[in-house]
Amino acid sequence: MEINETGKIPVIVVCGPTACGKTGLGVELALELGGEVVSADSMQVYRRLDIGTAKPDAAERRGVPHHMLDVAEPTESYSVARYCFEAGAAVRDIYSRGRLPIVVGGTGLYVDNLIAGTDFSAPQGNQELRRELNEIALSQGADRLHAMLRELDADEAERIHPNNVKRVIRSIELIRMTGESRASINEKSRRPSPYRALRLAIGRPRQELYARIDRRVDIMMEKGLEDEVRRELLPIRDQAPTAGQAIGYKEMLEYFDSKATLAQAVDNIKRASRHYAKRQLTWLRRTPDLLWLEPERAFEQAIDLIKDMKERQQ
RNA sequence: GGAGGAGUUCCCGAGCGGCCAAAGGGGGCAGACUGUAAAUCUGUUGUCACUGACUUCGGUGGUCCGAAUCCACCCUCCUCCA
Repeated sequence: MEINETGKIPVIVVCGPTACGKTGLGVELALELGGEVVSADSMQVYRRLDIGTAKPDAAERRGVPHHMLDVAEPTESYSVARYCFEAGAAVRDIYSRGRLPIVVGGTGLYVDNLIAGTDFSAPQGNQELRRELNEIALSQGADRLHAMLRELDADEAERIHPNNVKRVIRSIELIRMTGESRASINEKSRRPSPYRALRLAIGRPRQELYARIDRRVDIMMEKGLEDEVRRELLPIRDQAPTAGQAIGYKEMLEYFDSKATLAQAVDNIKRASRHYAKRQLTWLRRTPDLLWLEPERAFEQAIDLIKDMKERQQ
């Protein structure tokens, strides 16, 4: 795709809830348009966690280069900030080689901030402070912690429910590190987007989606999820802050801890995946300029929309 | 056959004369979301003409001003004794 007069990098985004068929569509589009896939998945970044994250294997990738898979060890704690930095570089690299970047993934937070070009250069939070604040929440209660946030930034406190300890902590952290209000931090992180994105999503009836989720979890078990978790996650579980909370992995750990039978663990994975899909849909519903595709004709519709976009631009 | 125990709203489960459309949890549905996001959190969940009315706590009948709660009989399930 050619450089356009706006100077923005064209990007195709394929999103949608888990198990809706994003991966397949992304690869097909890449093959058709000379593109490369940039994954936008907060768990597929981890090496060796393949089955449970439904990471596309070589056969599924069909020779299309994939970026942002296997870029972190399961023991690392990944973040939106790091994702935007690395994925942004990947997108620019793909574009500079004359190919089309196709962002494919279900982590709405990652996709949105990548596309928006959010600047995450403000200082990071530190683990020490985080622990400290957590301790306060534990010993003195969530309300006490929330009151601390209110003293620092009343507007921000208004936005976050007192029970949402994780987000209260992050906010306090950020405000303390920068000495600024949250609103001002957010304002500064906003930049004009370097991308011109066409955002596509695959829509499916809820029942159908849930059935696909169930089937996919069964397939994961057949592929050896139990073994993968035992081998890759069990030995490092205490040092895997983010990877350990992935669906499929935390439920299997309960099974290894004898807190659930294998059958219960599988059911729990299915249920957690349904909940996740629901949250993804909530997220997508409020996304502006999102174009929903019908699953049976997704490829054709996508190609038409991309053609339109090119024409409109000329 | 005898002696106990239990049947509650989609599920589990509390309630044991009025404050009960009925705690709590799960599930469902809806929502929030810029540095852990596959995370975290919130709301809602009998029906309707919805600040009120109506139907509901295995079934039927009864006691009472008033019953998911008490009584009788019946049905189903569980445990123990035969």
